[in-house]
Amino acid sequence: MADPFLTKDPSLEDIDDIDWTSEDEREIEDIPAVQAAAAKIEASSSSVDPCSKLIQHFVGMGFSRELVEKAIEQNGEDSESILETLLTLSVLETSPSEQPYSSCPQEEPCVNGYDSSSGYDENILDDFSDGGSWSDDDVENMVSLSPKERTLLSLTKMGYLAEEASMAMERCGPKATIEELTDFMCAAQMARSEATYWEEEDIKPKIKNLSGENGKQKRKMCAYDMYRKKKQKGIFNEDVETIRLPKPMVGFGVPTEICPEFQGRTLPEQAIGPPYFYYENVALAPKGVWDTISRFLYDVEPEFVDSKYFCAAARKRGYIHNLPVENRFPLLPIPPRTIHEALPLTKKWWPSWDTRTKLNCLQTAIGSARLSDRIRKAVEAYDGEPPLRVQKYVLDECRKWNLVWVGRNKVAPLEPDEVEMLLGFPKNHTRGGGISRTDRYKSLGNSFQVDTVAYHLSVLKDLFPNGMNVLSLFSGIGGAEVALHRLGIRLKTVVSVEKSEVNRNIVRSWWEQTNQTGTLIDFDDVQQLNGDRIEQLIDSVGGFDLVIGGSPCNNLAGSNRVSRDGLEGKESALFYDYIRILDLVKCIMSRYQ
DNA sequence: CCGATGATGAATTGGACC
DNA sequence: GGTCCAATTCATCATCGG
Repeated sequence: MADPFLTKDPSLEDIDDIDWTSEDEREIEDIPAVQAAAAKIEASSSSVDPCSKLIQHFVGMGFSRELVEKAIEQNGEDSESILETLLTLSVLETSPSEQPYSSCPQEEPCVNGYDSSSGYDENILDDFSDGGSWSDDDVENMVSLSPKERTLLSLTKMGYLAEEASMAMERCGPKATIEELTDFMCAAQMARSEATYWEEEDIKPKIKNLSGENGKQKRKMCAYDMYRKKKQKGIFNEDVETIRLPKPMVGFGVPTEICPEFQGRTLPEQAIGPPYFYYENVALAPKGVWDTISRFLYDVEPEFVDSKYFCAAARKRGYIHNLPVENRFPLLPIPPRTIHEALPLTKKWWPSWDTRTKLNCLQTAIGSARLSDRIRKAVEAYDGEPPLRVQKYVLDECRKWNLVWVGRNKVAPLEPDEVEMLLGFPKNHTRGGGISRTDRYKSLGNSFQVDTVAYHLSVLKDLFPNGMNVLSLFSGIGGAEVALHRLGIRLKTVVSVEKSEVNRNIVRSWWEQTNQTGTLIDFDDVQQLNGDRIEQLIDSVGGFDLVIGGSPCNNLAGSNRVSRDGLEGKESALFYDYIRILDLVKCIMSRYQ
């Protein structure tokens, strides 16, 4: 057990001590704080006029107040056209010495002249370390600000958006240096930049001087150009860009349904491996979330699949991956796909007026005993069929809580082992090892549906006949590992990151029970996977073949009444660690070619 | 402290209809 | 277009008993 990776790096101690909770609360207030600070510096005004909010909005994005006012004057209050004008004006007017980055729409600052093959963290920083990017006037004003505000202001002055800078500070912790913060945002930008070359000759001379002096021929298109191109093509006009869910939700095809008219897909050049990657999250996320996820994952189109085509329970999920999609095959045996087949004992008690054949999504909590009892009493009050009103009440509750009929007039929630079976895990996968029943439901509810994921991963079997090295992020109870194992793919090395100790124990004991010939290395925290650590891992195992994971959906899921905050939510923001790590792996792997 | 329990809606989408 | 209705949803939190 002398595994070098299990020893804790002392330099990480500080990170563990951070109080994330209090930081999270503060973050919300920081954005207006920066906006106000920026406004204070750019000009003094009485913020009473109706445009002030609009002005602050754009000032917060890094545009000067003068420019914003000019743009509003020209366009009225239509923020879309204001933005366009601002982008045009800022490109035309910005002098390179003052603002090396130009501000871009949405949260996309541009990095010109950045080449992903030229290493990860050296070249950007040099442009700023001299501190000469802003005037003395501003520095004077900054004295009155808190250290955090000062950092944020510095970053926005560099051309980063307040939102992005704030997120970086959240992710990197309050002790992070400017260098670390720009590093983090650099990773994000790499994910977003596209491998498109200059095509529009007319812009070229105007933006050329923004690109720095290291004269790369191949140059990433900055977001401004993407914006212009899309606008020209007319794709960008409305919110046409928002991703829609397919109907039926079968992605690029499922084994059980006839899925006509699919002619393969072409991946964006940036997305092509190595490594292969596979990302998962809930399909029904708040508006715009999947657009953002897709944009960060090289603009790969999500594959939305409902697991009701694989098992007896629905599970609507989006998957973004760069795997081949031809010649997939399902796990055998094909699992039962109706409630009666999956839970034969319920058939005897199932009333004819309950027309369900599939269960709804298996979640993290189950229905209460009191509810089951209320339903029993409601149904018991009648001989034969209850009136329609009662039927509707009972059915609504049964659907909401996934209750099944287990006796005369008796409904009950699913047992943990039934959930395991429905999700494609071996029976008792989550049982024992000190985990409570409640936590079993929770861990299972947060997991993959194994058959669905395995179907997508099945193409790897022929590609890696000798086995694979897998980096599994947010592993949970090991859905990815179980899927690969059941496909008969040898797991050479699995590096697994999972915060929950009981989950890690579940995967560990599954690993030991399934006669694995490879090595399982697990980590507690994604923060431990920094560039050095990943490089070290890649060195020792010989590179990762697959980076797989589904980041937390807490703040995206519809069941969350309390904190459905979107991708920037406390847990769901860990998505940015997924892309950070994927980018690092991609970067390091490209050097090994 | 741990584990179980029950109360707590909104966001989003799609379809029917006007 | 708009408006209503129906269906669905990898959850969080305070509380209580052991």
